[in-house]
Amino acid sequence: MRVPRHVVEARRSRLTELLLERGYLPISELCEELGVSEATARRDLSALESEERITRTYGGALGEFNATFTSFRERLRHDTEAKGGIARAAASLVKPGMKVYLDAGTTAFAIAQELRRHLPERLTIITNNLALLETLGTLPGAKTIVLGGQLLERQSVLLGNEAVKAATAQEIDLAFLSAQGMTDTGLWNSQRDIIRLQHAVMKRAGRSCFCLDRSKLGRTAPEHLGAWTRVGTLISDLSLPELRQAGITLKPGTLLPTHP
Amino acid sequence: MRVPRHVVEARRSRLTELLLERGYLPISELCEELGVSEATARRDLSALESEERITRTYGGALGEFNATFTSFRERLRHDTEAKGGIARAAASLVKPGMKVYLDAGTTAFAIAQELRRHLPERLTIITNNLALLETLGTLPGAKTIVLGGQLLERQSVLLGNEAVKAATAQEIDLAFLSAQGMTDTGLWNSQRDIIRLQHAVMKRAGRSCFCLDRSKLGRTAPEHLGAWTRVGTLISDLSLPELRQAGITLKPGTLLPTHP
DNA sequence: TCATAAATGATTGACCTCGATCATATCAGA
DNA sequence: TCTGATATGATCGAGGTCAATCATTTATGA
Repeated sequence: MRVPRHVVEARRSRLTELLLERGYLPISELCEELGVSEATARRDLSALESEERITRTYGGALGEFNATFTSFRERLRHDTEAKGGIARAAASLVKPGMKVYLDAGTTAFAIAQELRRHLPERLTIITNNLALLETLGTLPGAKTIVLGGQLLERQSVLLGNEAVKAATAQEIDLAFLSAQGMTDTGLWNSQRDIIRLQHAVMKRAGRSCFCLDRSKLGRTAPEHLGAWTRVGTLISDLSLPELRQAGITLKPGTLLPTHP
Repeated sequence: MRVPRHVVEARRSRLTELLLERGYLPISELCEELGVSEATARRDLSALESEERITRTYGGALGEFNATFTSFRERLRHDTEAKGGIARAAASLVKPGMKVYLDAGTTAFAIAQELRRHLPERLTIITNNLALLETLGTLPGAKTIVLGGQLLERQSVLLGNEAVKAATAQEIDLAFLSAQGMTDTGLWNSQRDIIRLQHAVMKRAGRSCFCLDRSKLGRTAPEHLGAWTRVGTLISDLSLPELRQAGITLKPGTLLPTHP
């Protein structure tokens, strides 16, 4: 029996809401909850999946409450080799008792995962990156401080005046920062608010490590983050000759190569 | 071929890590990733499930990346009737353009879900409750501000000096607060840090609404939150006579009954 | 009003998942 | 060293899931 269009839409919204609330539901429960046959439930799932509003699994479906966060995982999975090497190098700098800042971006995610594997004692982690919290929330013996701020839609980062103000009140031993591009004139990032926060963090940090893989070489972005003189340490899978070829000359000891 | 115990343990840790990273994995990918047969993968899954470290689904498994957050959903699902009524009453107070504070607790979660359904324009939502972000992050046209602070293990709340300081810098029209218990002497909550933050919020808020369902009546908690004179509005499924019977007398207009 | 398009539920067959069972290999403890 | 316990992979049957198809009903729009 055909049913009006708006009813279909309403049921599908309800389905996504349900999945958003419950995380995962098997087909059988979906049918019961929506009061439709299995066939219709499947049809709804296909439709919503093709709109990328949910994720189907064999036997059920997942809500994209991940949508905010999994995009991260997705991106992370792309160039894991480089990111992993950078993360291992970064983690090797972290010593017991340190206060470490992790900023936005997938590299920070990789570093957090690496720290989860080899966790120094009495660590304090400061971040504005919500995607890390799932990873960091369960670290035993570590303290996690989140800088406040405004939640960016579609991102999982907190930014704005609140974040900058909160950052200036922190003590940081070691800051891991990232950028969207690097050229001979320095580093580039996409948003002014991100850069403002990064500047505030750099001012408070004993050591600022920028983590950029080779895909960033030669690229620019709308906003200039700073000249190379402001970079204390660069962690990258690039070599000094490669950097020099791009017109980038670093002070000796600035480049930290990635770990295997 | 039998394999040493520590190898089994290592593989199972890796499995939980994988699920934590990827959210969901079907059996087939797990086998490939771990290099074991389907049978062994299933055995690992059963073992991990009985330890409650993962959630199995038909055809795969979910990491407890929910662990931090789903416990919320779990708790929320318990007394939804009362919570839903409270949430609807609370949401009815929210008008376009308001700055609304939501604090920790499952009631705030219910309110956020209600706001998602009926979203006033140009809303600003201020919270220290991370469990809400999945819900609030995708609200179109709303602005979400997160108070910074220290991440509480096993909780999804930010607390501490940072949070209090951030709260005193906010303007709030309407604050929805909760408590663990209510008696004739006032409201009670579990932790001093939570209460400190609530006091800071109440000081900045034009109107403070406490949301407590009937299960809280007569219960106390380690810390005293405040006397009834500090309560601007009480949203509850309790009636005035029921409250009076427990020795609680409210100024007229203080009690807002739940909505059906 | 009528014809068309669309939504639904039932059915079917192919494929998949799951747990149980069994033989085998190897770890762990006596 | 020897023996029992245990991890593993293969196999199998029961039952579940899925997409496709079909008949039926009803919204939609001309």
